[in-house]
Amino acid sequence: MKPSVGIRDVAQHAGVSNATVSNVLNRPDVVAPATRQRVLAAIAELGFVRNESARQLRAGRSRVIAYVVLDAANPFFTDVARGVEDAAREAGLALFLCNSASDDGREREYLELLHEQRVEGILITPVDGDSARFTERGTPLVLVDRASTDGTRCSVAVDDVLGGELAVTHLIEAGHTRIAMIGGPLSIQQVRDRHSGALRALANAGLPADALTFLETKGLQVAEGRGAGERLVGLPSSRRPTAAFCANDLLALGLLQSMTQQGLRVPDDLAVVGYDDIEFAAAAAVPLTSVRQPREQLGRTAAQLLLSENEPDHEHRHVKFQPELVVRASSAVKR
Amino acid sequence: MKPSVGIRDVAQHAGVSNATVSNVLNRPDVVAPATRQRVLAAIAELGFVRNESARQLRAGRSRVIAYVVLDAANPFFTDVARGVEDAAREAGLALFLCNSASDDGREREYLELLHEQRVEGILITPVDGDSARFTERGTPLVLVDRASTDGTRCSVAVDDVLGGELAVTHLIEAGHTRIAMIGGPLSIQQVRDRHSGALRALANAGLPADALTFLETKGLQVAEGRGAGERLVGLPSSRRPTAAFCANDLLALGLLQSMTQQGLRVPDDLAVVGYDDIEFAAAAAVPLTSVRQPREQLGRTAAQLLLSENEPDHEHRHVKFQPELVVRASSAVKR
DNA sequence: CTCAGGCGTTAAAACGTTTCAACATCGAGG
DNA sequence: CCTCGATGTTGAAACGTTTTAACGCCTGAG
Repeated sequence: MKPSVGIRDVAQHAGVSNATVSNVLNRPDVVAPATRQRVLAAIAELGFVRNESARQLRAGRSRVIAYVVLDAANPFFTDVARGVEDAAREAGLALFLCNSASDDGREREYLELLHEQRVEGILITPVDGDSARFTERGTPLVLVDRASTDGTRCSVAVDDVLGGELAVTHLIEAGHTRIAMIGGPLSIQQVRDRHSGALRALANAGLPADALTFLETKGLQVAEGRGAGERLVGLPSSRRPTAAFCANDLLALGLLQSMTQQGLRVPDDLAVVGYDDIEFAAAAAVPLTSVRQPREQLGRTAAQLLLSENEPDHEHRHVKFQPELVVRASSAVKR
Repeated sequence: MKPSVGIRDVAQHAGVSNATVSNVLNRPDVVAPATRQRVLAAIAELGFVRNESARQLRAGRSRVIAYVVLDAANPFFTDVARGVEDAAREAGLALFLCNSASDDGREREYLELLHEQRVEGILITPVDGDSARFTERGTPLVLVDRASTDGTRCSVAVDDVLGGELAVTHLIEAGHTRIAMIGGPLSIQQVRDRHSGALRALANAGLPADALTFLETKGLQVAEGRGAGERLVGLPSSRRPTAAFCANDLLALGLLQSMTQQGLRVPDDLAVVGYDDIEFAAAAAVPLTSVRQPREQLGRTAAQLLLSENEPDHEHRHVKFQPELVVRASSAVKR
């Protein structure tokens, strides 16, 4: 490891003061072209790399925002992240992605670290609904895909209750009267909201609440969907639902696999509706009906809100988008 | 924004020196229990958050490694990242994910920033084959999914030439003699290697090199696969390939969609083989034959190599894994 | 010839930690 | 009673930047 060449070494090597080197780095226009060249040459020659810690310590600014996602392997979040990144780089900021993997502890650790790093701002899709745990620590923080209950911070969300309602109303209209909802854990706000929406759909249609069987899963990954599929098929056929609403597309894809594997047909034996409308939903074995969310826009808006946090007259806003049902083969009407 | 409470404020509030506060933070065992409690109380009361910049500046250590991925939306890379993160947290380090999105400029910016941040180490799947551009800058760096040509750094890779060979040999054995390879841009090393492998397979089988039609794409996303599908179908049927080997699964899924949409059947009208064997490959409209890579292990190994970089007697290693063909319906033998 | 003002450069003071040698305090062993 | 070691605590010096006010120099106007 090199003996760490600093700004003073560069200065000495170029025969100027360290302040001049700093100026070359930060306000190149203020220093005379000849001097600038000399300094740049010295920088190149010594292989100087500016120490961001020192810079940040003195300047007080960081050039980074972070997005803590619930599951980096879920394309939904990477799409949101794309929106975030686009907005961030327009503002000259870099984006660091952190994966909480739906784990409480990891989330806490990342938040702690990010606060300590004094990043310019934090975006987070929290594991837990209880957003009160993010005590104010001086770093702007915006909730993504989750409405802030109290008014203490900005949030960007999609109406998940409506989304659940759209999905289940669609299934009811297709003639289903025994419907499963698959998702979990219930500690995740989105799952609860989509469930509420499903119940509301039943109520609207005058169906009893027990027309909906809730199958709770431990997570929202494909494997959990497969597991749920087995549980579903294990039910006595008199009680077995004829349609399933999954809390996200990963579950739905897993469910689909499980059905095929057990020799059942979708949508004939079981209609399936997913949530998020990730790109892979349309490419699935049976193209998946799904509830689409404005993913990139969600991220972009969240980032913009975050960036507006340190405007003098900022007041917290809560943006809520509308979801949209995309009907495909997996829920085609029986005939 | 708070007037930024520092370690000295805490010290004063607890009636101790700042050195003691620092000790409470870093070596809690060395300070008397009573004092420790008092300091912790002060920390809680004032809402003190340690300034990582200052800490890092003084201590010289960071607690973070970063992984610069080629495409965060590609499940292959998030799976690799999972392996990386597992290994990193075992070593007490956090992982920041950066997305170069196959863009030269972004990649350079992130690398620059990470060097300046003095992260503990950098993992990268580079956009460009020419790894010489990563001039040594004092931060350990290992290449992921890309062999290092010179011996100047560690790398972890999978034998892409072999992978291409496996895929195309499989197609040849299934009776295909006009095969397309879809992928690009050719600036990406993996694409070139998989192509070489494909050519080798032809040679092994005694087929002429023009049995392989190379369709270059601008990227490796699903949309590019759809585009390639249209180009493929646009070919005069006498020359149209009966099988396609895609440089990754995203392309293959796009191709699949495009075929269905144009009323062609897979594998009857076109057999398809993908690469990576991402989770969605098995759930596709036609379950996808694919070349599987040890994704998590790739990441885990890369992280371990990175961590070993600052051992005194470190010498650079190049680990190469073997890919494996997974046959599914998309390439079923014609009968 | 003098002087105001612009321009380029600089010395020195922060920024908030960690670390190290030195310093009290105290109980035990001689 | 003195010494010694152990135990806790502390003052002050880094770490490598950015920033500010001041400085010297030069030019052109008076």
